[in-house]
Amino acid sequence: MEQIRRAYRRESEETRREALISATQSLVAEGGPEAATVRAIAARAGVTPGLIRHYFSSKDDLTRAAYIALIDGMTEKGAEALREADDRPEARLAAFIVASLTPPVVDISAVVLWAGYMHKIRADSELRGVHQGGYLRYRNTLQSLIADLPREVSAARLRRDAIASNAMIDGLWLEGSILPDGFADGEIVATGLLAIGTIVGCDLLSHMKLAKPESAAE
Amino acid sequence: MEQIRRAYRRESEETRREALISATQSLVAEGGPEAATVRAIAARAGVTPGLIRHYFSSKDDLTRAAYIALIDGMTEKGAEALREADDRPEARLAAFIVASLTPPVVDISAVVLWAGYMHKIRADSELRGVHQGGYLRYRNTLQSLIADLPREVSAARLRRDAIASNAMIDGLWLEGSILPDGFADGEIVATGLLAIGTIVGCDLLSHMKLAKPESAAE
DNA sequence: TTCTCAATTATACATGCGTACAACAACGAG
DNA sequence: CTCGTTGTTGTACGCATGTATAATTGAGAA
Repeated sequence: MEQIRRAYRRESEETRREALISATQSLVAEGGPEAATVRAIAARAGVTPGLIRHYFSSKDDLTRAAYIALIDGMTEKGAEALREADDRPEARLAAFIVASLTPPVVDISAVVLWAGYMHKIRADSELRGVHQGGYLRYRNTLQSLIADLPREVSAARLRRDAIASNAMIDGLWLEGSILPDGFADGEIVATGLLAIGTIVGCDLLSHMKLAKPESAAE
Repeated sequence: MEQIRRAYRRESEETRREALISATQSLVAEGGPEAATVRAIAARAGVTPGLIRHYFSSKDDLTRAAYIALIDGMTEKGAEALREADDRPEARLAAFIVASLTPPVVDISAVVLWAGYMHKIRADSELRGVHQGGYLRYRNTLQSLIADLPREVSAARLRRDAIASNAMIDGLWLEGSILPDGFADGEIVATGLLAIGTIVGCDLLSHMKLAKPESAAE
């Protein structure tokens, strides 16, 4: 009997690493950390299990890369929204909040993926650093957006407002993702804009632009 | 060679179930879901692995029981604080918030434990029901506390304030637990009281009582 | 075309997992 | 004191996991 080997193509290191990281993330998002086995990851990435160890020194190494990619992606989402926003301070803050409180950020898979790495943040000091860096970067962006608002406040008040606004976004992100049926359309976004607006003393709701222009085409 | 069996004591069903659930929770809290194997759980509970299947039909059954116990415990913490609080509305709301934003609720192990069950909430409809029930119970408590405040607002505003306050507590719970070194002592609690106070239009900070009377003895 | 090298596959291995079940012994009933 | 119930132990089984490594083969270099 003939031993036939499966055909394959050689790909660049970048392509393969991205495919493996993406496969890991989607598996964790769908079935939790235990679903992301080397065999399942390889199958989803379209390669055989052995290849993982050619690009990552261990499964743990791949896991770490996948977490770093997740944090980078989440950070990027808000920055993207800011680039497209106009230059009125209220509108910029509102756009940032809207981007953080609508899909694909608000999504049960995103929360499951994020939660799946939770215990590794505690055990692995490098991942803890990545988490902390991502959190502080996000909060600092938020703080500078708040600082640009037309009002005069102390540094302590500014810090407090940024922490509170960040917490409000995180909490609404969780609840809106995990319990999507519990809220009316747009209720999460509206609640976030209203609450953060109250905290920082500005009307953000009227500065809200529709997040997805293409949704008007329905 | 003699085959010696390890000595043991017979215990009540309740004792054993509680021990196994508690062992499961602490293992998940420390090392994530993958650390909670039947062998590890049995060892921590002081029994042999076989006994698990005598009290739970499967490991999944035990996992489910552990999650339900977690949700019940978290719900209970706030109710306990309310029983000890005095009867001024602002003080009651403040006490509830303080209890939710101080240890042992704010704790990295609690977050890791909670996050460890995240993906099961999605896959298991019974657990989803438990989660939803726990969340709504908590938010309704919060809403009735807010409703008792000396102010007149619409039902829609009341609901919105409750959702926002809940999100604020959740977000601060996460951040204070995961990044304890990032905040000064009491900063999380003070931020929560101040922000929720602003949202509902009351001064909660001045109604705050020290959470732990025994901490004054240091 | 032929050669060369490393990207990729395929196979094997030790370990740990959840489960099943028969044997044992603690302890209350009589 | 003896017996019977059943809580508890110990062992075994099949399977999946992460890892190691030899064998192949795609694709650019000469």
